[in-house]
Amino acid sequence: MALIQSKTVANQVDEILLERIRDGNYLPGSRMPSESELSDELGVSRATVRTALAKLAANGLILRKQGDGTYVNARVRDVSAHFGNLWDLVQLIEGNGYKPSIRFISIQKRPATDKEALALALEEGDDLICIRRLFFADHKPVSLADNFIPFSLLREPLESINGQLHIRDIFHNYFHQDIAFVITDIRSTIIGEETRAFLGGQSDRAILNLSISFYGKNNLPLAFGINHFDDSVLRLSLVQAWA
Amino acid sequence: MALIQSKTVANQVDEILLERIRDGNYLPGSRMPSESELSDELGVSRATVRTALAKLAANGLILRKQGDGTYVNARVRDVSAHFGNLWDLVQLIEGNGYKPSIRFISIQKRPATDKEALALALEEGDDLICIRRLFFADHKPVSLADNFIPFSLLREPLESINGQLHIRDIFHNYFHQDIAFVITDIRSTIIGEETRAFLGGQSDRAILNLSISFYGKNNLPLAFGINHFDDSVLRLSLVQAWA
DNA sequence: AAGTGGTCTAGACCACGGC
DNA sequence: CCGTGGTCTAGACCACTTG
Repeated sequence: MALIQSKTVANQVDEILLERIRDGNYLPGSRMPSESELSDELGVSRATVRTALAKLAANGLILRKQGDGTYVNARVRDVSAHFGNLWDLVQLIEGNGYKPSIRFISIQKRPATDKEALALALEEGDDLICIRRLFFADHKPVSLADNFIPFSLLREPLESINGQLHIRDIFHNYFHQDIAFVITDIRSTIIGEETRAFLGGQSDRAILNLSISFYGKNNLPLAFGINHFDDSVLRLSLVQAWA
Repeated sequence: MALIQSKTVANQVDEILLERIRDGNYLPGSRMPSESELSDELGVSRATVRTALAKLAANGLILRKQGDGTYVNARVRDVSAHFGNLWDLVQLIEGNGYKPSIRFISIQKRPATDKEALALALEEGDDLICIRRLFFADHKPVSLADNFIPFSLLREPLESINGQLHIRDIFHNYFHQDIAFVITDIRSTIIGEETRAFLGGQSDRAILNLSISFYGKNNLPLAFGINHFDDSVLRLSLVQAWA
């Protein structure tokens, strides 16, 4: 098969199908080729085709009907996020149809408060790296993101950190750690004065508050993040297949 | 193997493993038996074991390490929801450690407004069924849930509807339809007077607002729901494995 | 009846981690 | 090195929908 070497075969199949959907080779609402046909055409086993299709179905991009066929979901155009990229603000902003950009506000080292020490399994007073960034959608500020990481985990010079990167890549590049899972708390709050200084707008309005704990494979907390999220500009919209 | 007949083999394996984790047969943080061992013990193929394990891993209940083993995630105790049951308020309330109950407020038939007609692909003025329910956590009101369903889809007497059921079951039992996928919008709002009459509390506080569109296999909208959600009582907390 | 997706099996090879 | 999970294959049977 004509697949460039990269990732797994199933992921490559997934990308091919995604491309065909985006390019309109498979039109919204229409029936896609059957699993056997795809299996033959791409020269992979039916099981591999199925794992790729399963991923698309889980994200709501296709609908599968036993005894009938697989259909492209026509309704997913106006959805900004899928379960799984809830924390990828750049993708979220793009999904809403805006041009994303990031302003690096500050990075500093300071001792952890007792609350922070507890959340990150540190001793009170251990050093913390605090990264503050502001996300823009078409030059309009939409999210203030703070991330707190134990200083002891840092493996590269503090100054070398590139504030434009995704947290995943920041961790990979400068901390030599990979994130295994996250726990996200979604809350609704009245915007605070500090946040309003960055996001602007009325003083008594409600904003979304995403508190995210990042954990490594060893089950230890790697970082803690808070996203103050202006949902008057950005829609947090999720698709998911029904269990 | 000693499996009662129900669902698929993979789901049965999934339930067995879940039970062993909950019962403490597999302790938090400890290593579980390998895939081959489980495969031998339960008398199913390794592939089947893997699909069950994949589900647990996706929900963050276990951590898988290539070349090492599978570990029970010790940190998932205090998580109230998983991706996939975000709309199951009863489960959410239980996950927060409260006893859930539902008060049926009202059910009525009325013509759809233009906005509602658009969302549900109806003609303006077509009849709508409006179901209003109030969810309690230990007798404390935590969520006001409105659901709007086209009257034309109803297949059973309006009066026979059991307001204690999950939306999934209401659809299955009284509308003879199954939900294929949902699109959820998460918003933050100041509590309205009407909602506050049910949920109580201060007048200027922020609450979560989950707008949910339900779609069928045919890609047509089946229903629209709005959950006004008091996040001062109930934590909306999600685990997910990192992609 | 034919074709679809849904499930399951048995076996293979690989990449990785710990010993 | 060995055992682990990660990936893939080929083939089978089933449940379902459609003509």
